[in-house]
Amino acid sequence: MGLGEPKKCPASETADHVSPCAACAVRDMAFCGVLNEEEMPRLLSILQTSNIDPHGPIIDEGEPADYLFNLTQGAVKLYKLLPDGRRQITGFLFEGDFLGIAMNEKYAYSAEAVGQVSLCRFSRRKLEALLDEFPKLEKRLLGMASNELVQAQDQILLLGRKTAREKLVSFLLNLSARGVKRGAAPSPILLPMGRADIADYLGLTTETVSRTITNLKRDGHIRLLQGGMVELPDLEALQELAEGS
Amino acid sequence: MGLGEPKKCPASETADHVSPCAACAVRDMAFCGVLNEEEMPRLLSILQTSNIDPHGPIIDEGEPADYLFNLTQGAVKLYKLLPDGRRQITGFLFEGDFLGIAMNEKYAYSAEAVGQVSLCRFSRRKLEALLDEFPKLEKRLLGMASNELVQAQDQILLLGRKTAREKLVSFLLNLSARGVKRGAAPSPILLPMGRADIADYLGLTTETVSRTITNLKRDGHIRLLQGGMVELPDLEALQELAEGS
DNA sequence: CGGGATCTTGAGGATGCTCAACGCTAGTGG
DNA sequence: CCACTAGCGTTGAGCATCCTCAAGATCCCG
Repeated sequence: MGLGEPKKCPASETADHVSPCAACAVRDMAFCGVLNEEEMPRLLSILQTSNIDPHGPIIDEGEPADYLFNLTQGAVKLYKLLPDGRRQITGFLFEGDFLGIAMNEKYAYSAEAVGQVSLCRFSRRKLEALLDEFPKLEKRLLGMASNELVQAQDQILLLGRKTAREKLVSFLLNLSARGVKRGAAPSPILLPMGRADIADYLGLTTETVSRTITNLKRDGHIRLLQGGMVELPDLEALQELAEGS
Repeated sequence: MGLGEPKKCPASETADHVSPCAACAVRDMAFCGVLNEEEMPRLLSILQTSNIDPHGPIIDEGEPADYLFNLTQGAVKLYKLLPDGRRQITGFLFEGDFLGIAMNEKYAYSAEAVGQVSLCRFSRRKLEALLDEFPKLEKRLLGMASNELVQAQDQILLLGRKTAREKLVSFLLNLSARGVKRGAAPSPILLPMGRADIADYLGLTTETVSRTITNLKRDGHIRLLQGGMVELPDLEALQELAEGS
C-alpha cells in the first residue's frame, strides 16, 4: 500500500485540542479552509493522517479511486506511464494542495512522494456524503477544479509550443509563484525534485534539462545555491524568456 | 462581440412547447440533462441561443468571463497564443460539450467556431445563482470538471511523450470515442477541422500532420473518404499504435 | 474558368534525443 | 579514516525526428 500506518485519530484526540487540523499549517489554503470551527469536527471524523517516505507510492493509476488526499507537508509528483515505460509527470503538488479531483472511478494517474511527505486521507465515499451536508465544500472543490484546469491548459501550451529554454524558465517561475502563494519570497526557490523529474514534467530528457540549466546559469538568468535552492535575479527578464518575447 | 444576434427567448415561447430545450438534441448529454421538466424553465429563463459562422470568435482569452456556453451544434476550438503568435489548441468541443468550466475571473483561452455553430449562452452570474438553487447542477459541473481534468492529463501525456505518429493516431481514436458517446459508429469519423488546427492541437506543424497522415494511409491504418471522413479499419491495431506498444 | 486557400511533397537544417564517459556527493563498511 | 560504491548531475559527439522554407497539387467557391 505504501501508505505507512494511517493513524486514525482516536476519539479522545479528535474531541479536544490535539486534533491534527487545529495545528495544521496549511488549513487556510487547503479546501478545509472553508469550514468553520463547528463544522471541522465532521471533516476530522472522516480523516486519517499519514507520513510517506521519499519515493513512497501514494496512489496507482488504474486502481479504484477510494481515497482523496490533502498534502500537508512535502512534495508529491503525479505521473502517467506509457506501456514501454515512457513517463510523463502531469504535476507537482505542495503543501496545501489537494490530490484527487481529477478522477472518476479509477485514479487517472499515479502519485509518489518526492521527499518526506505528510498528508490527510479521506474516504471518497464519506467525503462525498459530506459535500451534501456542506455545499460550500462542494463549491470550493469546483473552484479548485477550475483552477486546476487553467493550470493544465498552461501546461498544454508549454508542452506543445515552447522551446526547452522557455519550458525551464516557465517551470521555475511557476514554482516561484506557487511559493509566493504560500508566503515565501519569490526568489530563492527550492527544487526538491531531481533532474529526471523535471525532464519528465517538461517533456524533455535529463540531459537537455541539465544543459539548459547550465546555459541559464552562464547567461546570468539563474544562480544555483546550496541545498537545491535557485536564485532568480530578474523575474521580469525571466517572464519574457518564458514566453519567447 | 462575434456572438451574432443572441435571441432572447420571448416569454411566450419560454412558457409553452416552443422552448429551444424541448427540441434540443443534446440535452441528455449536456449538463442540462440533470434537470427535470419542472426545473427546466428556470434554466431556460437565463439562456440565450445564438448561431456563429465558421471562424467566428466566441470568447477571447483575458476578457472578463461573463458568459458560459453549451454547444448544441457544430465544433469549436479552444486555443491559447504566445506573444510571438505561436498557437496551441487546447481542445475541441462538439455538440453537447460545455464551454467555460476552466475559468476564473477571466477567460483562460479563446474559442472560435470551426464550422457552423449553434450554442446556448448563460450569464455566469445567473448560472451561479441557479447552482445554489439546484445542487445537483453543481454536482454535475463538478463531475464534468473532473472529466475534463482527466482528458487534460491525457493530452499532457500525448504532448510530452508521444511521437508524431502516436499523436495522430491518439487524436483519431479520441474523435472516434467521442463520436461513439454521441451514438455514432466508431469508424468513419468526421474531421471538421483543417490540418493547421490538428497541428496546433498536437504540437506539430501542418507539414508533419500531412506527412504522417500520408504514412498512415500508405500503411493501411486509415483511409480518407469524401467530405473529410476518415475510416479506421482496425481500431485495435490503432490502439496499439497510439501507445507505442 | 480563375484564384485563393488548403493540402501535399521535397530538400535541408536545427532542436533536442541517444549513447557514452566523467565528476561529484553522500552513504557504507572495512 | 578512507577507499569504495551507488546515485545523480554534467558534458560531449553523433544522430533522428520534426521544423523551416519552398514549390507544386488539389479543392472549393465565386
